[in-house]
Amino acid sequence: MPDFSSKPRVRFAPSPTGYLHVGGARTALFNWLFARHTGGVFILRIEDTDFERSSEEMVQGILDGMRWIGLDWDEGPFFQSQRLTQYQAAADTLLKSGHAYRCFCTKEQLEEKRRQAESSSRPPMYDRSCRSIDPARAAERQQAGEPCVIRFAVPQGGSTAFDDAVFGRVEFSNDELEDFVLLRSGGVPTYHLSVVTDDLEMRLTHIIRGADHLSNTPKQVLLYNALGRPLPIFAHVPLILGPDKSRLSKRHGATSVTAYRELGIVPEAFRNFLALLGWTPRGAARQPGEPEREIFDSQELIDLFSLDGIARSNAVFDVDKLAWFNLEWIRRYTPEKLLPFIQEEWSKAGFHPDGDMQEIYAAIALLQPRARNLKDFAGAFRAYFSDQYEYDSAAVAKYLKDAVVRSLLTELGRRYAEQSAWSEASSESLLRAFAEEKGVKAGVLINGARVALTGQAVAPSLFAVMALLGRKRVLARLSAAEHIAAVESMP
RNA sequence: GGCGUCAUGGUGUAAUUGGUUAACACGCCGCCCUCUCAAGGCGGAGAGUUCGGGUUCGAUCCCCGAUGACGCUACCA
Repeated sequence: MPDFSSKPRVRFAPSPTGYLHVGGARTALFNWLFARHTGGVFILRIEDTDFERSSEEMVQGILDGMRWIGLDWDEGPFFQSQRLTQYQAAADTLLKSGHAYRCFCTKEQLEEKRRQAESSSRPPMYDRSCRSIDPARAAERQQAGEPCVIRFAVPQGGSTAFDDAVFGRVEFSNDELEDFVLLRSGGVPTYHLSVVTDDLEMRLTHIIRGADHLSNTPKQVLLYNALGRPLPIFAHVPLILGPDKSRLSKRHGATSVTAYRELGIVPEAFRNFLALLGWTPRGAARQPGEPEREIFDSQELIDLFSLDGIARSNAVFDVDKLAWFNLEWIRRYTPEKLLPFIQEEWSKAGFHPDGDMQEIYAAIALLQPRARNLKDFAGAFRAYFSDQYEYDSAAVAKYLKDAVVRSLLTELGRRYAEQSAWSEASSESLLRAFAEEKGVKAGVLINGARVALTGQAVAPSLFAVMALLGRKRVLARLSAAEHIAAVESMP
């Protein structure tokens, strides 16, 4: 056992071969929640030993993604590419202790061996031929410049087991494990070597990572044993799947967290959704029929998080549920907190509001309860922030098709102009009286006015909208009402 | 192919860990509210817990087998 008298230490160790994807974001989140819950340390480590596929741009993308969902780290980021000598040293001690050996087989030879093994329906494992080379002789060959890799000498027979905090006891027969490569011929470590050396050196107490590593863990356990070091606690988190239950990938659409940011999702919603994917708060005993709580802010998640609430089966990423979390969170934000996100959408859409801050906040507050997505503010909600808006053709077709209604609206505008009072109540009573006078249903004028004022068939209560827009705008937009169909029909 | 893991409505999860009409949320449908649409309220459809055996008075829960999905099986991580 590692030294548990000190604080728990966990890490997120992405490899910068792509953007931060939702699966990675969730393991990062779980590690972070665990660290914050236990008062431990959250370390960020970049596993960039695959030089061909790693890039600085991806590193930045990952950091941005983490910041977006509100994850901060206490140590790092450390880069494995800058720690090569440590891994070489580790390989060296393994070599010296007889737990590893030099292998001179070329890639071509290995491929050939694999081919032969497969054709004779033997498992395609390395045949360990270099294991029998005398170590002194092998060292001489390497000295002489012959390229070689360092392989781990997996014990023959027996089995390797560990206790996973999520999956329970997991046991693998050693004969299933091949003598895996620790150090490549270029002196660059392989995943197993670098993770174990780093996890050891960074004094990690818990390894919380994707379940895709479950089958790799025995190899790492073997390394801990060979190094004579205690095992950390492993906790493997089930994977996130696409709607067709295959592993989430590009063809399922958005898979990086930045993609969801661009889709108009608010970070709290994404974090909340992710946290509940494969994890449920424990201990909160619920009576049958009693609703389950699902909306949690960051602090609540931290308070509730524990490893034993993690599920064992893979979860499907449900975009509809995410959309629901999004609308729930958008209405929970204060207008002040929401504004920067909205501004981001506005600038992406090249839209410029023309009201002052006071008016903008008032409009946001009015619109929040009906927003499902940040994009709404730069789309359907434009009329609340500027005179630069368009009429939705379906809305016009539905409520302003009748020229009589359109001219009535313009006439209504004149009535409003004659009236000095300007409030929700007075606007409503004037409209209703006007409708009665003209012998039309108030609803017809209300619906028509809504389209004239907002361009949309869907909006908050009409009179609240009027109060928000202000007398001047309402009069202008109503007076333009009689021309709307003409405007609409223009190309 | 070998090895491993998992399996509750369409989706995410519950079920005091062998005893409930199998619960909640999202989604879907209907009604109410109403100036529209959301939200909200009310109600509904949807699983008998992958299948087959066993243990037991009794299995979602324990055991065995099958199936399926996923993962690992690289000088990727």
